[in-house]
Amino acid sequence: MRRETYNEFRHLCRAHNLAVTHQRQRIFEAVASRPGHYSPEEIYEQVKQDLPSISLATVYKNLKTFIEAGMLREVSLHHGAWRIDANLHPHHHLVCTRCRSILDLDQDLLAPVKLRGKLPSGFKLEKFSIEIQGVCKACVASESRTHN
Amino acid sequence: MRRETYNEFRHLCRAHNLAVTHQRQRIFEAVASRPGHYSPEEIYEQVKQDLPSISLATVYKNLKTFIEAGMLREVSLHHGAWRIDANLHPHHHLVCTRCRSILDLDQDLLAPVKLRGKLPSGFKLEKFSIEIQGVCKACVASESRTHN
DNA sequence: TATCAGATGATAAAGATTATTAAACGATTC
DNA sequence: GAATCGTTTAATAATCTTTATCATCTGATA
Repeated sequence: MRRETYNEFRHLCRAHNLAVTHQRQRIFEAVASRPGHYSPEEIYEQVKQDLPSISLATVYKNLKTFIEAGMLREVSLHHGAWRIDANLHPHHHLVCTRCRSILDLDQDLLAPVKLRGKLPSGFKLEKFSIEIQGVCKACVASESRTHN
Repeated sequence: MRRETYNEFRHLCRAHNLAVTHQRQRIFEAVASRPGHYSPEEIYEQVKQDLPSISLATVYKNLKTFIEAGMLREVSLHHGAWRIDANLHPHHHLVCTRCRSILDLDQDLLAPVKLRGKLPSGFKLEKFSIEIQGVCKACVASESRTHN
């Protein structure tokens, strides 16, 4: 890990009350120092080259910890629940970032997406899918209840 | 199942060379006749009320069959692969509908989303997430190779 | 109604994620 | 630098989701 990255990591941990451990350093580095989006298994394999005794569970736990802290993010909110859509008409989805519930929303509610530049060559565009992320009514209510 | 829905279902099956079975009728009905987005488990529980001997594997298999045929869709392309995003700068994702690979794309490539109406009351908007769906270069190549 | 390809149900297997717990470690204090 | 305390880790089991296998059954067609 580069010196600056290392210090940055230490500060991030301090800011979120996380102990700075070798394992966490390597896990964070394995994700943040490379482009692309990796799975826990891939990250585990990468880190294991430096720390052969690390456990896959440690990778999972710390990825979750980092995500909670906002140091990393999930690519998509929909991992973990395969859900079926019977609505074949064009529509958008309203997704709760807390409970991950999904509501349909008519397509007309949003203006069409406009492309400003060129997509990578060779990519055959099929459609734009817009997801409206936020906190649903129920979660807003339960959170305000908790905090008062 | 309403008569028209039943006939519609038969025609859909014919069009895709699928045998019309009791199980398929009930599975399709369980998804298509209700609003909302269900998991295979939920659909299984629903269908079991009518067909107590149905197997969960049958539900899975037929949901996949229906999706392949285009009779149903997946809410999201990201189920089954938890992926980590270390890019905290605003960006979009380019997603291949075949191999499900993901590429980052700078935010500036798309004009900001414009809301035309009102969101459901109580929903606290956090952000719009745009996904650009299509076929990546590699998959375009492999498909044209297959079809020639 | 007899035939047969395809569909189903039961079950095992595989894969992904989470929970548990004793031992080890990092941070703080002295 | 050693002692202490709370957190983190590794190992493993448990859980949950999805897929594979295969013998049996059923829908479609003749």
